[in-house]
Amino acid sequence: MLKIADGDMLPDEGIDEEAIVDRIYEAIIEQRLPPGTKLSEASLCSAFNVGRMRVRRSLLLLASRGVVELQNNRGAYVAQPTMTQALEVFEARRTIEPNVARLAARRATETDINQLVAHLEMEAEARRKRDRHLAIRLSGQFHVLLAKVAHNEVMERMVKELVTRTSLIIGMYGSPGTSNCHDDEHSEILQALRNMNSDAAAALMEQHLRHIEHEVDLTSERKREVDLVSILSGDNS
Amino acid sequence: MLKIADGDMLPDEGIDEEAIVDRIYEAIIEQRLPPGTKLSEASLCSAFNVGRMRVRRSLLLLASRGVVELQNNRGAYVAQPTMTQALEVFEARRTIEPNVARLAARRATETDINQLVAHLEMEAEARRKRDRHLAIRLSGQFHVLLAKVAHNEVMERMVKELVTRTSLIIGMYGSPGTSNCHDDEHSEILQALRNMNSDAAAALMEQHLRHIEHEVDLTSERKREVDLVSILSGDNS
DNA sequence: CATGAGAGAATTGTTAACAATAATTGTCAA
DNA sequence: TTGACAATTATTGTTAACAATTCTCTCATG
Repeated sequence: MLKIADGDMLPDEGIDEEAIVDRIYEAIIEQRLPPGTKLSEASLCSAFNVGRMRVRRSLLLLASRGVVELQNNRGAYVAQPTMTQALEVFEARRTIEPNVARLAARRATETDINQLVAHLEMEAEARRKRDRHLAIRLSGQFHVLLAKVAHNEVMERMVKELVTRTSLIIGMYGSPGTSNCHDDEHSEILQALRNMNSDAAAALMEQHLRHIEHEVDLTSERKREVDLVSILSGDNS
Repeated sequence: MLKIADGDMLPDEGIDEEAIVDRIYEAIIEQRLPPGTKLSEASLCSAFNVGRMRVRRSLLLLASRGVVELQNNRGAYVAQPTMTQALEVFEARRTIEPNVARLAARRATETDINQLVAHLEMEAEARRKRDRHLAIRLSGQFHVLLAKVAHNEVMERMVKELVTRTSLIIGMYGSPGTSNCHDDEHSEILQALRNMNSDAAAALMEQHLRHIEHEVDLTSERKREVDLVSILSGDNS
């Protein structure tokens, strides 16, 4: 239970807490850890083969980034963004990421472009293979990759946090089928980078973010009700 | 030594780590903790009357925000931003804060305006009284206050981090006399808020940030050399 | 006089035990 | 059967001791 890390089951000890944070980030982005999931210390200890201290530090870091909520004496839970928080996250993304795209367009080297092309191919591949988890994760990582190309680690960290929180928002308010991104829009942005057209890159990014935003219905909390229903109907053993 | 908290020397126990983080933030903004200062666990424990755990958690939080650097087995030091990091911080501020100002102009209520007016008066007062520490802190807090008025806690946290790191940058690369902000530019921004002129607010903020940026000389690291000299000349007991 | 080795002190990292709080189960009475 | 209450269990929060590493000071040596 609580299988966060896939693969290597063996000599995983000695893992540092940044790696733990990243693994949990990924699991959340892939929506394998839905909002509200309890992250008990014991589970995480055995999942990562580390002591309680590491787990505790990791949870604190996750909480400081709004991805996990620490409740006093009650433990850590995957955050459940409120409507207000969701609006704030989207607003922050619209503020930051268009400029990230602009800077990326100005600074992308040949190598960067190739890397982005390879990434988009992986995205397409994942979608072809119907690997939804992977597709969602790669889709989110595209945005982080852009920040990397923009050569600004400060903003890269911010984008990483915002992308992760967006996954939580989609998990709560999105309809079941929605993926994080339209892939074709990623291609368009990449095309703008190729053309070194920074204004276009920024505009396309803003448009792209608005599309993501319009796929979630923040006005109603029906998602949470649906959860209740599914629990009640699916749990009768 | 390491007098971070002023005032209340007595029953300060029970302080939670967010308060510790804020106190250190303030001390850094006021430039009472210059870049490179060692923050030993023992000092902080006695400074705040808390156990080692709290201090450790606080330092981790500060490190995750780029304000403190944790060196393995060697302890925590107030961060010394490199030239590259400084450029990134400024770039992030130019990305985020103009839009923060724009949103603030749209959303400021009468109460908000009054609060900002009061804040500017405190700034002027501090400058009149030649209270440099207070003046610097209030000057930085103006930017955070704007984010609060914009009603976006996500961006507020980002601005807080960026303002603090800017203080470090000024401490390292600024000439001794430079304060963080020109006060009159704050007034101009406030005037734009009053007029509900969001475009003007954004433009003024961008201009303001460029001015701050131009007051530090990132091309040379002379500041660090000065530090070295002062250390060598002042330490011969 | 400078340099390096080494012992001791100080500081940080980790573990484990203990205390405090919350969740769960079981019991009893209405 | 249901609801409240008590005892047990599980989980989190805290403290203290221990281990490991780094720092500092001394002293011998080139």
